[in-house]
Amino acid sequence: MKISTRGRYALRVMIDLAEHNSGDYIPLTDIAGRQEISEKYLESIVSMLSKSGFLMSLRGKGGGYRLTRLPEEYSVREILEVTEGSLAPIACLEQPTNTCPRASVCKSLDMWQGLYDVMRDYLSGISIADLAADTMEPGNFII
Amino acid sequence: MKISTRGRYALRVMIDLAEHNSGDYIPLTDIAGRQEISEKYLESIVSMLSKSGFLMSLRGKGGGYRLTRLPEEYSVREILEVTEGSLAPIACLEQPTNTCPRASVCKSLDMWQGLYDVMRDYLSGISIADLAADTMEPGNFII
DNA sequence: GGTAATTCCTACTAATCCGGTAAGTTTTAG
DNA sequence: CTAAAACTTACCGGATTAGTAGGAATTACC
Repeated sequence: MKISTRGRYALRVMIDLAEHNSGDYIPLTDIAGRQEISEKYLESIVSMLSKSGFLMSLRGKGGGYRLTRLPEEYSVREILEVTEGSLAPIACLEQPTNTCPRASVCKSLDMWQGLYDVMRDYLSGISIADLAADTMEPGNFII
Repeated sequence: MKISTRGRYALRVMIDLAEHNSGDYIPLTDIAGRQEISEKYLESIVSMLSKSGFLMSLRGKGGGYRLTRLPEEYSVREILEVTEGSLAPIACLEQPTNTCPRASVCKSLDMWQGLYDVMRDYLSGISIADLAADTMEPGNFII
């Protein structure tokens, strides 16, 4: 029940790009250097963000990545959903992909749905701009 | 970011024992049969619950397992914490076990702490008795 | 005291995912 | 033409998951 490095690094990339949101393309070398993360590994993560339309990329010299929206228009939830896959705590909630044969007799399903809702509501309410601002106290985000 | 079968099966065992809470010891064969889960695999899960003091066990003929408290006195949170390990979404929150060197500069730490709090609060408010009752609608649990 | 039922303990295994690394191809600016 | 950058594919060691297998210890009952 842990968020992996993929999701955490993706947030760091998005925060980094929000802090260097000049309109220029930022090469991955710069991001990897600042964040002290392997550039090669970041490639695969940034690729997901790019394919999902969260980033624009430009190849070749002078190329790199930049945000496609304003930092306040990205929720933490959507970044994590793209990199981690669904945030559903159990696969049964990922309909219609997974249909559990026990669903009709399962006594825990509603509890899991409630947990899922609570998590998504919380993460939907926080933006990349909020994280980049870094003026937060614990609990500030609770809606 | 998924709850594994360990945690889910543990809840089913606890619900099953709550529904057969006569004071007798219930053999694992009965539970495994009703729940249609491999008895051998359940052994390792029930062992955790027993070692944590959530269940009493009796070996030998006529033996089995039974609850040590009333069903309403077990929160879903504590059952999951014992079987899944900490529910913290990132290891950095498991202090003092893990101390991240980036903690002082991390822009996401407070956000993760907030997610952790939201999850724990929600799961603390639901008991095994609630699950066994099974009279719930989605959202009933939200505190 | 023997037997059957039961928990308890240790070891093994196949499959999957995580966190990368390596090597090369394609595109672009200057 | 060259250098810098994104993109693509393949590989790999370690950890975890979801079990299986086999046996040892304990207890009730006849």
